Amino acid sequence: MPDLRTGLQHLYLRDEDLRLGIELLFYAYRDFTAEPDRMLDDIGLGRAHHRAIYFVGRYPGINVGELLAILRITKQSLSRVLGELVRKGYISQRPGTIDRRQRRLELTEMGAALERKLSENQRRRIAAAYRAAGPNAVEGFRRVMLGLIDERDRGKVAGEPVRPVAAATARR
Amino acid sequence: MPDLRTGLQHLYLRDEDLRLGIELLFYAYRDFTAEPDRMLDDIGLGRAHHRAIYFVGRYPGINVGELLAILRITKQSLSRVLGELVRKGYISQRPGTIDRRQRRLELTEMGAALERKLSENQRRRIAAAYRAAGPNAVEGFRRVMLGLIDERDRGKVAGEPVRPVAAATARR
DNA sequence: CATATATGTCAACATCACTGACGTATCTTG
DNA sequence: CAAGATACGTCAGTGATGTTGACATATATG
Repeated sequence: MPDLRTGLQHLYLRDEDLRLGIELLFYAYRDFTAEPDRMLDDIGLGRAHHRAIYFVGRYPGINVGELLAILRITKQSLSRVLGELVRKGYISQRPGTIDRRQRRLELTEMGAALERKLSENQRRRIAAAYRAAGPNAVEGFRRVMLGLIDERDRGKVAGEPVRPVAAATARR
Repeated sequence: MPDLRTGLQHLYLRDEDLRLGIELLFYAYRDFTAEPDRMLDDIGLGRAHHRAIYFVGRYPGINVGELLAILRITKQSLSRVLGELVRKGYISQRPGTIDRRQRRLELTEMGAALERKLSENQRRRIAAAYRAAGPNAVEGFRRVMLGLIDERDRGKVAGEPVRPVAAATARR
């Protein structure tokens, strides 16, 4: 426990640390998304499409509700985005086998190609940052980032499947 | 397909690492902005206003061009946001003393209060993540995040002033 | 059968960004 | 000083992404 009396300097530095954290998140996210955004713009898509494509690629067979829970947007917003992606041939769908109300989503070949192209850019950026920072720093990065995420979603990032049942079902 | 088991596995893990990085950034940014967004919504402002208020608070006396360079949006977009903030009394402006074409921006008392309220939330989240991860992890977090940022802006985050002259002038 | 759930759709709207064109005040330089 | 560059503003139009609210349909479940 920090001694509150000790002081101003300690407190000041701490505030600086937090401010730095805020700015790191702003600048990193700004630069992390800038290049994919530009590529997407060239083919008439936006960041929202990227996110949908990414998570459909990540969880093949994911349904709309699960995707909504990840993206935290309204179904109306997602519906527009998914509709465009299906219409343009990036995403295919078929009814769930167990629950036929569900739309199970998958990337088409074209969708997978786009996903690779977009995330390759981001992977490269991350790889460069990881290499420059070293393995120790990477572990720290992970720990802090996980702590920033709402508790209920930490499992998702840490490798837990979106839908327990699907873990066994999904081809990989 | 696994010819060289070790090689493939290594490659697989590495890809996993990068994928994790992508997702950490998505989820962390999503959750980092959600609560301030809600507060802003209550007073009819949005995330863009938050960013402007934040950086005006960070660099009192900053001018429009410098703010544009940080935010990387068009002057038309920023103009709208700044105009609203000035009209609503969160930001004050006065011509630069050296170059009178410039608008030097500062937070009003009201603006500073709002800034504190919004960033307090984010500071708390960061503080919690830092505490949970430990000082070593924090250093790693910083190193990786810095590496994600475009090289030309790393200095800004690392404490370099936006405008060398202002460093001496700015109160604080 | 009744109800809940998964998803979709229509409509209206706000925010935040963009491009392009043009205007004005002020600084800088030949 | 005249001419051009710079800092900033504004008008107009557009698009992407999000929202709320209301209602529809198919399917699952008790």
